[in-house]
Amino acid sequence: MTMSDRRTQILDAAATLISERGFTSTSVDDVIKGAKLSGKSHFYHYFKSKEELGYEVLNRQFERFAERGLAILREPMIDPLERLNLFIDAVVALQSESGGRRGSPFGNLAAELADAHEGFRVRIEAVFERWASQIRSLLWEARPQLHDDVDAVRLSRFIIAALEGAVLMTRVKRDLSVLEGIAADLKRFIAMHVRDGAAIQLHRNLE
Amino acid sequence: MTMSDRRTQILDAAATLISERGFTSTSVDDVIKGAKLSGKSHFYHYFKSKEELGYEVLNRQFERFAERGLAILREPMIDPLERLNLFIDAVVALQSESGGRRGSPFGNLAAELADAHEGFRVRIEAVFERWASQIRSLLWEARPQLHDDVDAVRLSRFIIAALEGAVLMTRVKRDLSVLEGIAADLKRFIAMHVRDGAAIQLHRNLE
DNA sequence: CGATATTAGGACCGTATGGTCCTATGCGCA
DNA sequence: TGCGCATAGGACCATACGGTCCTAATATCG
Repeated sequence: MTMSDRRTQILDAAATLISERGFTSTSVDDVIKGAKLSGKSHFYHYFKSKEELGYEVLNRQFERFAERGLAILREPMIDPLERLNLFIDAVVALQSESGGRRGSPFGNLAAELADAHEGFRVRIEAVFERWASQIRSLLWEARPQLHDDVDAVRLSRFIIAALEGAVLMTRVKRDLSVLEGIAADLKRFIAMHVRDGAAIQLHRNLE
Repeated sequence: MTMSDRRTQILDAAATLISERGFTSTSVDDVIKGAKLSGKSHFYHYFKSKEELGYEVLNRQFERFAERGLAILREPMIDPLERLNLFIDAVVALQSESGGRRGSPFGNLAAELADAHEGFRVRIEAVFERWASQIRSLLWEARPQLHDDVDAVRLSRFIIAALEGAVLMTRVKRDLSVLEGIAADLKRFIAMHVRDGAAIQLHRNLE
């Protein structure tokens, strides 16, 4: 097994544990058990500290999210606003994969560490910014279909906040339909920004 | 100093620490220092465990929120939809008191403990439910001004999710204007549910 | 006064934490 | 053959954790 295979194995185990119990409550020993390593030194052979492990897990979670979620926002053959709806569906789908239990990996870490750990805060901020910028690009692309006064920065933040809040509530209530309902409402909110006459069939789909 | 004074003192210190660093990262010794107690036994004279302390802190945070935030939803002399807007303003104001750093005490605990600690999860769920039910009552009261197809359960959840998500993002970005922008958008979303012709002056205020 | 409860303070315990160090075994590659 | 690296595994460390126990001083109140 190569160096990077082992690292991947450790990162996967850590990602699962962290998304289940949080970063603070996940011990290095837990990760070692999860990744079936022989001992502490084996772990520290691959990562110089638990903190660095956390950073890399965050990066991997974002890359996974970028591939399986954000990528939809860039599909060139689909109408931009339709893509936005598909993206929201994808967030719901990703959440339902874990039975609605595990939350957004970013929201979790954000709530846990934003105030307590500046290193994580900065990295999570960067994640949200990259996410927001993808939505802003899409809104720019959809500009002809949108009202003139649509503020892409604000709208992109609203979409992210609504989704993160929805994921949080879904975890607390252990009920995926919470997320589904909020996702549907969010689509209606976005449709509200569509210029009269544009994308009428889209609008009708949501009613 | 009476028994309950001391308890209050401890609860206040614990509330501050927990909202700053989370429950897991707040040790009993930290609370003892914060409340200027003489030692561990002094603390355990008032609370049987750290867990119980956490539960009581959560209760107090909710009561405080109920007094300073939710109470607005029940003001009898103000138009219900106006009250909803005032409530949203109040959430922004409460957040800005801590310089936008400390998040919603419920959202924090929810993200940290919902998956890991069933006792907290249930209590946080109850908090959200009480919050949602207040909004539902208000929406019921505002029924004549709203479209017939407004789903009060769904809309109340959306409002809470948007606010919780907004508070989370605000903490991560350390920028209160994030919350302000989302709050404004949320008001527009609510206004979207208002029946044509009703509450026109309200609608115009938001533009 | 004496009795009772609160306050104070420290010693202590078992367990877990992140992290270091050391030794020994395999295994591929020059 | 021998060098170097991945694997394995354990001992160990300082610190911190939640929690218990014990004793002594101080108030309160009959």
